Amino acid sequence: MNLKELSEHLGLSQTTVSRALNGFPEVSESTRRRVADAALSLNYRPNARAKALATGKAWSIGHVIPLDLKSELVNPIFGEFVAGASEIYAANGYELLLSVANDENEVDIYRDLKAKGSVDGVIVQAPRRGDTRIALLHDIGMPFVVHGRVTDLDLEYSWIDINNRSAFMRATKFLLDLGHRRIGLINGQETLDFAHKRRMGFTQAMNDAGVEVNETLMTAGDLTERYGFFAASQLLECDAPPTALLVSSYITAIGVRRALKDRGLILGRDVSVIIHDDELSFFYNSEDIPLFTSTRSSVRNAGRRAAEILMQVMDNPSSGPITELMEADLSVGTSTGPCPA
Amino acid sequence: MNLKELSEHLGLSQTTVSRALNGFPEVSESTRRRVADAALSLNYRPNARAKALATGKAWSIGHVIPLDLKSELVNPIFGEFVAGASEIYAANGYELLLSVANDENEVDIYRDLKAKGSVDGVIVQAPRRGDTRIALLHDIGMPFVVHGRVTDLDLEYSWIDINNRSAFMRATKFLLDLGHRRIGLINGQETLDFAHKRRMGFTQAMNDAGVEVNETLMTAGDLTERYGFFAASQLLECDAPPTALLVSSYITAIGVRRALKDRGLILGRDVSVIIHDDELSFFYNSEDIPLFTSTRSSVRNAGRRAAEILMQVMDNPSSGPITELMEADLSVGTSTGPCPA
DNA sequence: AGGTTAATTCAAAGCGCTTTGGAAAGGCAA
DNA sequence: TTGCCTTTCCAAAGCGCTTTGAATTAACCT
Repeated sequence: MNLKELSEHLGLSQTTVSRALNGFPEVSESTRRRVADAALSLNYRPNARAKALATGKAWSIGHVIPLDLKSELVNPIFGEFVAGASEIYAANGYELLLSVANDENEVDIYRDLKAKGSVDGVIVQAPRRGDTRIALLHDIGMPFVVHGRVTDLDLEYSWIDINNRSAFMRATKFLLDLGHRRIGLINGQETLDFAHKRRMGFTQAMNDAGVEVNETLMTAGDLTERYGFFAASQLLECDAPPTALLVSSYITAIGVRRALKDRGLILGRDVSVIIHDDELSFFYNSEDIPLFTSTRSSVRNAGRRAAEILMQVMDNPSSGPITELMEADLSVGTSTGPCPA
Repeated sequence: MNLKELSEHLGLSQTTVSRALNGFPEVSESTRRRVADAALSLNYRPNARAKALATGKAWSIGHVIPLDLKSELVNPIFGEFVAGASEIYAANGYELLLSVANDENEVDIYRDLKAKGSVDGVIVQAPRRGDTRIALLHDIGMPFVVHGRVTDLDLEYSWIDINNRSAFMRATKFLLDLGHRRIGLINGQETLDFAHKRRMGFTQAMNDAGVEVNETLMTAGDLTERYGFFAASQLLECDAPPTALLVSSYITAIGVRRALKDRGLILGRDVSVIIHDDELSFFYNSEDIPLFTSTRSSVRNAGRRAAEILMQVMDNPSSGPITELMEADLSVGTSTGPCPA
């Protein structure tokens, strides 16, 4: 069923039917209803490609998710983020186009999306320090919103981010207040901006408290269970092992917990752990007393907000960038306790 | 840059340029090269919407991922599956359209995709027992491949699946051979076909061995850490607690491990655990001696194969359904041991 | 009734591509 | 030279929609 057939069926012109369905004022209420009824009963929906061609809008949004070629890692938070964003897209009549990019073909993917007219805007995931994608998207004139930020970039752009710096500062302070002095950091890859900012927060809190930062206690790697295990094992084996750990994700923390258990160390007594909790739906950490003490912020909610911001940016390209910085709550669970004497 | 501009630039007709780029034989090799060079240097790529409209093909594939409204759960394996599938799509010039569906709007989403002409085919995720989607897609004439199967359906359709039944049979036998008799099952929701089949495999192995199956030792729930903890806790508290557990996913098993630790039970000594391992990239379980004994099968690879099959089905709609049953390997790790006396 | 305005409706062009049905040009045999 | 293939290229139609500009009808005043 296409527009032509529908209009013939109704004895109206394609123009009128199109206008009736798209809510234009110059069609009488009675015909509008007649058209709407017919469209519904005949299960008519305008062909998305034809509509896109005619309007010059693709009515879809691109998400480019980074795939680390070396570690073959797909960031698990991306599913949650997408779930949030797609809610908003669906409500606004947009579709979601997904591309998986690695470092090698990344630039091409954005260029392709633009040249092929596949999307009206994109979400930039996992920005790195000095990320070149922002400049690229600027150049090719593609509306975008960054999930995260890029430090030291003098371009203006729209983003949504959590305050990674203050979150980890606060978490570190919390540990310091509990008497911990040898605090380890198990971070994400510090080429990624969020990890960089968390490290800044960590060191700042340490400096503020006049506690020396031990470089060897700061580690960074993929957000995997395996890396958590590996990093924690290393840290716990050193001469003066940390009494507390700041861990960048729930998943990594699972590996940390395994490393503790292997050494017979008790979480929250022998070693305190604070994680950053993205509130992944399959890792519920919100019991009355949560398992992990955490800085928390729902990544699904971030997806929703990012999508909303992108809609605004596209509707109103001239109104300048929109930014949103969300503070992460500190939620106290059972994984932290006073520094053992 | 569009086709018209490019052809004017070259002093050729749009026809010739289009044919040159699409590899038609009736254009000389020299012009073809001239056209290709120009297209490359001018960064021309055909507008996807226009192409789709002209060819009647959307050049994109839909993935509809199920969102459980009650538990707000997005299955984490879906990211891995998508990563695999998108490799194949990219290689074949297809784009990937993602929709998130809940029980309420699921049917509409498939109908929409069809009526709007947004996709040429879809992947059906997480089939349930008696799933109505297969019949629906049949009716509306949408090519599809199911990731998993639907038992007791007399329609023919293309699918790719792992042999859940034999995998869990084998795992159960392995535990039986180790002397375990009270074996618990911590399964996924048994409305989902894969979980149903795993249960069948489990009970069959028990029956084959003449061991009575205790209904109270078979549990099912969401594939979350929390559920794993909850279910394992319950099982371990009962009068005759199981000495071994079959767990449907790595994530659930993390909760199980937590429940064991809370009771001071040692994994692989006091309680044996076999998991099904989807080889999620962030849960590496392939050390020399893996942590968990598991039935394993890469879900990313399943994504690749599903996409390949879909390509074939679309290229050759008349050639009947394509199916692929993959056996899961049993990989022995440290989480299993002989039944304690 | 005539004139003006507002409310409806429509025919046709155009979005950027593919593809059909020719046409022009080149090559070769008679 | 003529006639007949091949090879190489092209003009124009069409995919299903939106949108412009205009026509028709109805409604309302003098």
